[in-house]
Amino acid sequence: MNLRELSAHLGLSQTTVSRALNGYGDVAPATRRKVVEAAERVGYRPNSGARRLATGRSQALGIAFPVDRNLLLDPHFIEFIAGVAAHAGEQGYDLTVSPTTGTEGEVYRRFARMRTADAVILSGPVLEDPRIALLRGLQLPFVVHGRTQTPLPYAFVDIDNHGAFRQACQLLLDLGHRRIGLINGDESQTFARDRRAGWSSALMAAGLVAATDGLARAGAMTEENGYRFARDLLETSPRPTGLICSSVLLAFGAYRAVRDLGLAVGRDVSVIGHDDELPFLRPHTLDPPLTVTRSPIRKAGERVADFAIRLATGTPIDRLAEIKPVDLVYRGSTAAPEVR
Amino acid sequence: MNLRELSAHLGLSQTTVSRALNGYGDVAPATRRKVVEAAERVGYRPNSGARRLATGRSQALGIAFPVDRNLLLDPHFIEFIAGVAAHAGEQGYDLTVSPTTGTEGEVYRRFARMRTADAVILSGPVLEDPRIALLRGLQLPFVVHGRTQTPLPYAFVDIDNHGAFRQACQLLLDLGHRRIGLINGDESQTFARDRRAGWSSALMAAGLVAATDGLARAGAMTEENGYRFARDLLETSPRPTGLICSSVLLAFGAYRAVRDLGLAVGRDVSVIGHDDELPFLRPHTLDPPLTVTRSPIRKAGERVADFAIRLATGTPIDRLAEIKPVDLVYRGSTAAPEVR
DNA sequence: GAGCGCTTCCAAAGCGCTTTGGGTTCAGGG
DNA sequence: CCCTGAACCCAAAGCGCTTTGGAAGCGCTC
Repeated sequence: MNLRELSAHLGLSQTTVSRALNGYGDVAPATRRKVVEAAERVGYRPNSGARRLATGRSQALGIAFPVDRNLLLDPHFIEFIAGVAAHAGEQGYDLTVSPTTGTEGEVYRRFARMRTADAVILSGPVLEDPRIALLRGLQLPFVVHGRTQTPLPYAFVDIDNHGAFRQACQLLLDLGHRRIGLINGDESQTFARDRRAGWSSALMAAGLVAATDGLARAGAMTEENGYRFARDLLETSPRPTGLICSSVLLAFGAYRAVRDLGLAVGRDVSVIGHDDELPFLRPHTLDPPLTVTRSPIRKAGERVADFAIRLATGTPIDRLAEIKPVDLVYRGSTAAPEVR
Repeated sequence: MNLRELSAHLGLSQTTVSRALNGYGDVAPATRRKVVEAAERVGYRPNSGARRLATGRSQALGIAFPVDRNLLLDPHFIEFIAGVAAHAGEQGYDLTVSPTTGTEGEVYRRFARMRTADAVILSGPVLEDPRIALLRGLQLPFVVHGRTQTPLPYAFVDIDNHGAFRQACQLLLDLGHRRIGLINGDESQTFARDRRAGWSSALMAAGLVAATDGLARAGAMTEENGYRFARDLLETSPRPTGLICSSVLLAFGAYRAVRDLGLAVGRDVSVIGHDDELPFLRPHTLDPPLTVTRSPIRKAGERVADFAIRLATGTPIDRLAEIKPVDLVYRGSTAAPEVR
C-alpha cells in the first residue's frame, strides 16, 4: 500500500493525505482524522527511500562503529549505543551503525554524501579531536558524547567527570586517607583527563601536592588492567590506602589484586569505582559492595540521541549542551584507614 | 555531485555512467575505466535514497536490538554485532539496528514495509521461534544465528554446541571426574539446550545416567550468575569436581565461588568455559588459565552478514547453512581430580 | 454583488537513481 | 552494396514521496 493507493482509496489527493499524515496545516481536522485512521487500518508505512529522496533527510542517526579500536572492546560504548538506539527508535529514527577500521573519516564522508544519516554521534572524544573539524567541514550535524577542545560551539552531552572524581577523592580524604591512587581509563580521552584533574584537584586542595606523584595509572578499562594497575600501585611503598577506579570493570580487577595480596577491600584498602550501570556488572554485588560515583551511560545515550534528532530538525546548537551531575553512592568498600 | 552532473561532466548519458559504475555490460572497457576514475576523483557517491527508491533495495541489513531483554545485557550479542557490522561495511552495506522493547514483530514489519532492510539477522533463537514464521510471512529474507525448529529450510550459521560440550565433558571424564556440573545460559534458547544435550550425552555414554540429576543450572550469562550457580553446585554433596560453563563470564563467577569456598580451581575443582572471544575478558589471563571450548562469536557475525547479503542478492537458501566446529583449548584450570 | 481573506484541497513538478526499449555505428557476410 | 548482428550508447519513463503554486468554496464587508 503506497500513498497513491491510499489517497485513491480515500478519494483525496496525495498532497492532502501526505499533509495530514505529517501533521502539516491546510487540512481540516475531520479529514485528518479520517486519513490517519485509514492509514492505521491498512497499515500504511511510507517508503523510506522515497521519503529520503524527496526530503533529503533520512530519518536516521549515524554512528561510526570502530571494529578494531579500543572502543569496541568496551562494554561502556555498547551500553551507550543501547541508549541511543532506544531513544531514536521511540522517535521513529533508525540508527545506522557503520563499521570502520582505523579512521572514521571515510564513514562520515559517506554519511554526508549519501545523506544516509541526518546527524551523527561522536563517541570517545579526545582533547583535540580531528573529527570535529571534519564533520563541520562536511556540514553534517553531530553531537558529542563527552567534550573536547574547540573554539566553536558544538552540541554535547557529558557528565561532571571532574566533580565526580573530586568528590570521590574528597570522601576518602575526609575519611582520613592520605595516599589515594587513581586507576583511570585511557587518558588521551577527555573524560579520563577530567577525572584525573578532579582527583588531583582534591589532593591539591588538601595540601597534598606531592601525593599525586606516581599514584595514577591509566589504560583500557578492562578487568585485567584493573588488576595490573591496582597490584602495581599497592606494591609501592608506602602503600596507598585508597583507590579510585574509572569503571566497575577496573574496580573488579582491583578487588582481585587486593585479595591476591592478602589484603581486604574496605579494611586495608578503600575502593571507589565509577559506575556506568553496565547491566552485567553490578557494583553492589561485589563483596564488599562497591562505593561508586554513578551516572547511567545508557541515559546519556538517550539524551545524545535526543539532541541529535533535535539538531537534525533545526534546534540551534547552543541549546544542546548538557553536563549531568553524578551521584556518589556510599557502600562497604570505603572506610577510614587503619591506624598504624 | 550527482549522477547527472557527473555524466554531464563526462559527456556521457546517465545510463552509461550508471551501468559503468554498477558493473553492467553494454559499456566499452575504456569508457568504463574513464567513468570509474572520474567518479573516484570527484568523490561521487550515489544518493542512497534515490537508489533505494529506484531499485527497491536498500543496501542495508537489519537487526532488531532488544533494549530491555536479556540479549542486550549481553556482551556476546555485541561482539556478534561487531562481526556483522564489519563484514557488512566491507561489502558496502549499512547495518540498521532498530531498537525494540518486547516483541520484535513491529520492527520486522517496518523493515518489510518500508523496505528499510534487504535482509534481517535473527539472534538468540529459541526452539520454537515465532519470528521465523513472521519473517517468512513478510517475505523478508533472514538468516539465523543459531538454529531452531521449523519444517522449512532456512539460512543459518551455528557452531557445534552439542559436539563442543560433549567433548568438554568427555575431557573431564577422561581425567577421571565423575561428578560434572553444568552452568548454562538461558535454556529457552537453542544453543543452551544443545550444550546441555552435549554434556549429558557424554555422561550417558559413560554410563553415568544419574549424574545429570541436579547438576545443571541455567540463567543469563553474567558473572553474578556464574558465582551463584557455582556456589550452589559446589555446596551439594558429594561435591562436583568439574564445572562446565557456557561462557567465560560465568566461569569468571565460578572462579570466585571456588575461591570463596576455600577451594582452588584446577586442584579441587576443574573448570571449563566456552570462550566466545570477548575481547575484554580473556580466559588465559585467569589464574589458573581457563580451559575453554572456543569459537569466536565475532567471526560468526561476519559469516552471518555474508549469508544475509548473499541471500538478499539471490543465493538460494539451502546453500546458506553452516555449522562451525569448535576448538578445545586445554589449560591449567583442568586436572585429574584429587584422590580421596 | 464585487472584492477580499480564509480555509481546504489539488495538480504537477521534482528529488536522483535504475532500467527499458530503442538508436547508431561499424564490421563482416552474402 | 546491402543486410545483419554485435557493441555501444542514449532518451525517457518510472520508483513513491514532498512541496510549490494555485484553485475552489465560503462567509464577510463595503
